[in-house]
Amino acid sequence: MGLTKTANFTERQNKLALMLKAVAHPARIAIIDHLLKANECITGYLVEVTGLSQATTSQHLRELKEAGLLKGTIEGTSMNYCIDQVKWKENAAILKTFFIDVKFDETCC
Amino acid sequence: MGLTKTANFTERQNKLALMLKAVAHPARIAIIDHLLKANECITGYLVEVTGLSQATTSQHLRELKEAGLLKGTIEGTSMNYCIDQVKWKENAAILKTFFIDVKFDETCC
DNA sequence: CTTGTATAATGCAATATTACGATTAATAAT
DNA sequence: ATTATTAATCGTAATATTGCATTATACAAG
Repeated sequence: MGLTKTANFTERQNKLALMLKAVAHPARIAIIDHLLKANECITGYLVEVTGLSQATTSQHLRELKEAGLLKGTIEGTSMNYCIDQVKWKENAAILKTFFIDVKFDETCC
Repeated sequence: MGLTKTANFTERQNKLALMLKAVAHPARIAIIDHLLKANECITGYLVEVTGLSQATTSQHLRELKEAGLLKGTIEGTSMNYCIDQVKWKENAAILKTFFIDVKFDETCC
């Protein structure tokens, strides 16, 4: 099997899971960390940041882009990546509701 | 080869990735959603919440517990789960720094 | 035209994840 | 004692992920 039963869950739950999954890898967090500091960066330098091969780094970038977290624009012969600020803020708002704006009014087990 | 190179990354990056990975599944989000509403819940009912088998649900609960997100206490013949409020708030603080307290001072690509 | 650089695409091997049925272990009820 | 209930674990199968080598493509610069 190994096949997540998305039909059992709400669209919100499935989408949130996909977004979190895209972030949930140390190499991809390292890429995001760097882009948050540097604002933008080309693939070649991000290969150095991850310490992984060009091919592997490229795949991580693709995953982040597919999840809508990054944008990339062609710059001469290079690809220039940066955070997609609009989508980032949308995701931040969702995470804020889910994770931070929680008040526990009872103690428990 | 299917083996994440944790040595390439900081402890913070690795830990954050592990925590996010634990949350990044719709069944586990559904479990957390329910526990945030209901405060506490036994395994049997969480099986209904996920719509998955008892065995699969039990594994998801174990993963959340190992990641420190849930606590479980034996209650008669049942297992009573709830959010680990202390760890939850720690994680929320980390996520707040990473995701929400970000200000983009420049536009980009 | 050739060489070097950057990215993309494909294929492979190792490992991880998802899910289930069957089993086990422990307690509760008859 | 036996049976039912509850939850965890084991074994298995299907699928996904991670990472690299290799190849392909495009565009500089020399």
